[in-house]
Parts: sequence; structure tokens; C-alpha cells
Amino acid sequence: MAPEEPGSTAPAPAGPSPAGPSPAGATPPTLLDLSTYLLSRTGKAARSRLAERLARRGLRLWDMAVLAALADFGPHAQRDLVRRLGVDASDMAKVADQLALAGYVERARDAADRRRLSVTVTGAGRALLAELRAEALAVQDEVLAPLSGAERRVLHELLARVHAELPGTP
Amino acid sequence: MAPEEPGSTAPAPAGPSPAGPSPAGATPPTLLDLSTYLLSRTGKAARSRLAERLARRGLRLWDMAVLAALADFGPHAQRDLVRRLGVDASDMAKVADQLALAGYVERARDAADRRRLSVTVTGAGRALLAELRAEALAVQDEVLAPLSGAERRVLHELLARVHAELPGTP
DNA sequence: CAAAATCATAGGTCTGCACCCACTATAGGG
DNA sequence: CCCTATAGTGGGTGCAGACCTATGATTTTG
Repeated sequence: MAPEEPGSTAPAPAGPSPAGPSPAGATPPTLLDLSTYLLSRTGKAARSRLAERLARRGLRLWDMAVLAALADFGPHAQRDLVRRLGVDASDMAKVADQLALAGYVERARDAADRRRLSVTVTGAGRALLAELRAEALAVQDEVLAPLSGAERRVLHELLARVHAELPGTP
Repeated sequence: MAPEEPGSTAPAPAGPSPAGPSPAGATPPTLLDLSTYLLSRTGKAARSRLAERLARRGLRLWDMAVLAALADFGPHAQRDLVRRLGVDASDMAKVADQLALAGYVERARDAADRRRLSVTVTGAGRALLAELRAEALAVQDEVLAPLSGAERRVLHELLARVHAELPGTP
């Protein structure tokens, strides 16, 4: 079970870039060549850092998403938040409940359809969202540190286009 | 597991996101303005799609990483794989064990230090890695569909620089 | 009106990831 | 030799995310 493949030469890395820190060993080039891999890694770094900052406030990423949706598009019925954000209805109920308890949103039964709960962001919610946005920008600055302003704009534009076409996102 | 969308298998016959521009509602601009958010979302999409393809073969992302490390840098003591990939030693033992069982790697005790297990990729392992690489490229093609070749190269270069400076990666 | 559909919610499952501890085998210094 | 450190392993824990089901309240529809 060892058909030695002579041709499967590893793309031996000439050498770890002098500037590149590699105290623990370099990442395999086979992986680094994959945009998939880089996207996954950098995305995970961004997410986990932001999540960690939110966690310090007892919040999760969904909380921020809900506040953003309410601030950007105005009051939603809970079911519309579910549709817009693509989250499970049951999970949305929990998020909304927590946000309402903390005073960041208000919930009221829709008079027209008493099954529906209309969710509205409060002043406190808007203020919080502004802070969370600042946190996100701080993370962004941290993660994108090696890029110039112009490069960051290019990256953002490319990612926006990729994101726009992702199934499940629209 | 395709948490984002239901059928991620086939490239949508007609259009990616069915005609409707916002069948579910638009994403809040407050989020879309954050590169952090785009990075996280696209990264997650890439990751989950690749993971799903690997899962069909009974593999996980770590399996691919280990094979890549072995193919790129030659045989490793298990402990060196742990250092290079930044995974927990206990988890690495499990991954290596599974790979060995499937015949993708061989393990032998190091004669010099009989505590160490030297891990070597087999021919089958290299062949598998080539296939996994092809899968990753397919996912990449899927995710980066909206970008031209030149744009993909720019994106890759920017991501590579960002990734190189991420703490925890070195 | 009765039946079916819809909304919100409580509760639970499942999966993957990261991490931790206890234990064995081996190495190496004093 | 004894003692400490290291390598690998097995068997866990805890957490977060997505998902699923049942139920009560309400609206819509046949």
C-alpha cells in the first residue's frame, strides 16, 4: 500500500519569508494557495474577535444583526426579522426576548394581527448599536492592519460582490 | 452541514439567487458596510462548503490540513504537526489515527526517541490530497464566481497578506 | 362555524470545535 | 537509580450554532 508517486513533488517552499513570523512552523503552501482557505481563516479570525468583544457585553452576533436590521429598516414583525436574517424562528424569539429584557428593543402585539409581535429598537438600542459598530471597526482595523486604506477598499468591494451572490444570503 | 442554505451541491442551473432580488429581505447596510462582516460570511460559506464535501468522504478539515503539511514538508513527528497546525495534541492523535487506519498516512516509532511517532503520507494519501485540493478549488470557483480571474488574484493576494499577519497563525 | 394555516415560544437534539485531565511509555539529568 | 519532562492516547467536558417538535394563541379559509 505504498505506490510511491514520483511525480507528486511537494512545492517545497523556498524558505519561510524572513519577515514572516514562524515560531511554530509554517502553514502548508498547499493550503495557503487556496483562497478558500484564506477566506475561511481570516473570516474566522474576524468573527471570533468580534464575537469575543460582544461576549464581554453579554451579547452575540445575532443581537447585533437584529439591532442593525431594526435600525436600518425600522420596526419589524418578528417573523420578518426571521426572514430577513435567515435565522430560525425559535432562536429569534430568544434573541428578541433577551434584547427586550435588556431594554434595547420594545415588543408590542400588532393590533391588526394579534399573533404578530412588532419589534422596535429603542434609543438605548441605537446607542448600543453605535458602540457595537465601533467595536466591529476596531476589529476590522486589527485584522486588516497589513493593508493600506486603498487596499482595504478594494478588498471590501470584492468581498461585497462575492457576498451578494452567495446563495442563502439574498 | 450546510447551515446557510439547503442545496449547496449543484451550481444553480439558471441563476444563483432566484430572480427575486430580495426573496427574504435585504441584509442591513450597517452590516454590509463592515468588511468584518463580509469576511466572516464569505469565509463561513467557503468553510462550510468545503467541510460538506470532505464530509462526504468521511473526512474533516483537519485531515486535509495534516495531509497538506505532510506532503509539503515531509514526515513529521506528531508533536511537530501539533505545533505547525496549532491543534490540540489529543485531537491530533485522533486525526492521525483515523488517517492511518484509512491508509493515508503511516506511523512509525522514531528509533532515536521511541516516544515519538513519525507520521508519513502514503501514496494513497497524496492521491487523496490531490482530490481534496480539486474539491477546494471547485468550492473556490463556486464562491468566487462573481469575480474575474484578475480580481480573484487580487483578492487572494490581499487575503494572503492579511492571513500572514494574523496572530495565532504564525 | 370548523378546519387549516400562521406566529411566537419553550424545550430539546445534534454536531463540531476547542480544551482539559489522567495515564502510559520513554528519555535524560542528577 | 530516582525524578522530572516529554510524547502520545483515551476519555471526557463545555460551548455555540443550527435545527426540530410540540403547543397555545390567533387569523384565514373552505
